[in-house]
Amino acid sequence: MARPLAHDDVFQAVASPARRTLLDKLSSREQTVHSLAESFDMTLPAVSQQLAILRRAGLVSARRAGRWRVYRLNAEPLREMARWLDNYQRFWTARMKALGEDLKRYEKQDERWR
Amino acid sequence: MARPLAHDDVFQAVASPARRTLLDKLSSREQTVHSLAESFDMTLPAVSQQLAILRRAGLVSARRAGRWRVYRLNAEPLREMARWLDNYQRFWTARMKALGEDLKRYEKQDERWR
DNA sequence: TGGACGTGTAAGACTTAACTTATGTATAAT
DNA sequence: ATTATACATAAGTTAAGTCTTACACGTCCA
Repeated sequence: MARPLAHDDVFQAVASPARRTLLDKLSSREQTVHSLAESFDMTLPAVSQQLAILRRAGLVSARRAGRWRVYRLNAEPLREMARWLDNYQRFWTARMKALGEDLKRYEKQDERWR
Repeated sequence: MARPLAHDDVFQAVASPARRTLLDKLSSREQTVHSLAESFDMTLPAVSQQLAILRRAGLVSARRAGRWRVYRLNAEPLREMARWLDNYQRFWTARMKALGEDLKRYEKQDERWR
């Protein structure tokens, strides 16, 4: 591998709404750059650049098909995100139960959460 | 609400390694800014600014305690991320099964995925 | 073989992000 | 009251990100 698989890149790649939309589109079927750019309010080079970022993050792969380039989703790197999120999943179940007590406690102390 | 809960902010807030570390630290216990800054190679104002971003994304809340400000994790907005990820989870199970066939097919056609 | 098509990439302008230093504000301590 | 502490915020600087335009390259077609 030329570059160590950069953990951060996945989070960062997915931080952009445009790139998330690209991934969403590719999740239904593999597509050419042209096809992806059509359904966007972006020029083709812009889309191509975003795809390059996704490619570096390992989230998509591309193959040549004639003069087209067909992009395909590779969801594997998202597992890392999912794993990270798993550590927090307990909170949005536990929190629900604790919420009532918290409210009572902090209202009494006149402390406000914001 | 002054601002509609910005969906994008959560993804973007979590894109920064520093902010993820802050969340990780807060997941064990609520802490003051000073306490958080100590375990970081960042100045206190820098930490404070990152916390402000997390606050805007709804990922942390703060209360005053004397002259301290105690920050607390609020994992709720991460549910949205988890939901988005759920749409992809099927790939890293399905993909495993399909991988063998894909390899055979594309090797035969001399198409390389990169 | 020349031209159109599909795409990648380079260069530049513009926007946004992230830090540092400096200043302001509220609370606590003396 | 004055000073110190804990933090937020403003201002300024530098780095990153994202677009557009222009151009290069490979592939198909006439």
